[in-house]
Amino acid sequence: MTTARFESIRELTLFAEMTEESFEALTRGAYVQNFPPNMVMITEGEAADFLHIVQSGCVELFSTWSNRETSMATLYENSTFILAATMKDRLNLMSARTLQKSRIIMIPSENVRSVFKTDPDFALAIVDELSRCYRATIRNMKNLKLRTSIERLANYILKQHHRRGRAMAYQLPVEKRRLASYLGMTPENLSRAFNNLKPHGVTVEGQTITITDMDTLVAFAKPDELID
Amino acid sequence: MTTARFESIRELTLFAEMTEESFEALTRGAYVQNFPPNMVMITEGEAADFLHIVQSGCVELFSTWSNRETSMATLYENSTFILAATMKDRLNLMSARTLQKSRIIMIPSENVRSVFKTDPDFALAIVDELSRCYRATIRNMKNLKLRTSIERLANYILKQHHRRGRAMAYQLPVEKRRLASYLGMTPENLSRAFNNLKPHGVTVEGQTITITDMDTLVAFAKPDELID
DNA sequence: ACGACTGCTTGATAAATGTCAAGGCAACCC
DNA sequence: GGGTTGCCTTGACATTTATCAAGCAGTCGT
Repeated sequence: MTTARFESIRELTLFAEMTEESFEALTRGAYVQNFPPNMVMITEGEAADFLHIVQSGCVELFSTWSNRETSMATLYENSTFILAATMKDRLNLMSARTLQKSRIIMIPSENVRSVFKTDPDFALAIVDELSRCYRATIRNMKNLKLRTSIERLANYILKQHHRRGRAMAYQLPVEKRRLASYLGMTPENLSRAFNNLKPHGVTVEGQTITITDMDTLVAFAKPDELID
Repeated sequence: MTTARFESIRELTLFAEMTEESFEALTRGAYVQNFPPNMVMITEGEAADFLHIVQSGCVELFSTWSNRETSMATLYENSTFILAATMKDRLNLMSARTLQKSRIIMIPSENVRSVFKTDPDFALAIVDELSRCYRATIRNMKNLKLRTSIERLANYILKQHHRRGRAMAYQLPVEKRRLASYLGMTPENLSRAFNNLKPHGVTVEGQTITITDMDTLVAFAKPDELID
């Protein structure tokens, strides 16, 4: 008997290869929860009791220190989060809030750890996911340390362009102030950065980004497969 | 028959729990290599053919882009590196160079991946190490995005203080220019940051850091268990 | 429709950080 | 010893980024 509620995640790479038995053990005690927009689901410093998976909607990971806040990542459907803290049974280093109405699957961390020990295919999938997230963070860090804010924005625009099937015009997926925070700058600075990119082949109107001169933009952004 | 050359790493948490059989399979084809100081062992973009372990000495991970370079981490004995790229069989995202004469153990990535599948205890240890490194990088990123350069320096000084058994005076473990790069600033800026910290309870002379007023320093640095 | 609100933009200004050039100091080498 | 080298520091200055304040435009709710 399969828990139908979780069928939607069964085909994620994280769960695809595991046995039916393992999958059932994993989802025992798991549940699905609907959150309204702008709801803080996880606060940094709390124990990581559940592995979270975004089934639908959109989640932002962020961190705070001394009255400052920064956006660490934005997650869309089928993303997992809190995996490292779950595996090590440690405190969450980041908080999480919904950006839209979202449906989240929560799997008890205890289950993840115990199935990890018994199902080698699942273990492999976990390591894969963990490595992927780790490497993404390293890339992010290189981006931050090696580039100016305008260069980061230029490369962000290029990356989104690729994610949208190379569309020359598209909508920003997040509010500009969150994008600013993600890119490590203030909203004011992001506004000016967009202006600075005009001569490099980008125009903005509201949420719409239009790449007017791809060659110029690429020449300026210098995208790199080891960062982007 | 145990390969005596690798006995020194046998007790690392990464290998401590695995069976003798697994350990032998792992170290088959592995080797130890001595490097002189300032030797680039790994260049970003290359395939990750070996998991590396620092047996003695000191290694810096760094990255470059567009004629800029930044220090990502400094590793001392018993540290592993290139684990994520090893597990996923991907390209290295960072380069590595020795800072001192160093002895490095290199284990074929293929071995790591195959033993991972057969030895659950080793698998657990790998995930542990991976999570640890991942979380360290998240902390690093929070440090960079949430703090000014002077705050980062202040917290660095506190962290080193703890690592040295709470000594009120100690030697910096790396050259200042590398520290500057690690902290995300220029050497000139680091010099000024040290001067700025004087009224906050820190004096510097050459490589020697002295904490003259711990309370003031802590009040300024505001160390945080979710970052430091 | 109206006002209140929110998010974005702009300008003026300040603060943080980087760049360039020069000099100091210690280690090292002939 | 004297020169050379490498690293650090300092000062003057430029650039980048943040802050503060104001205003604008779209959205929402009544």
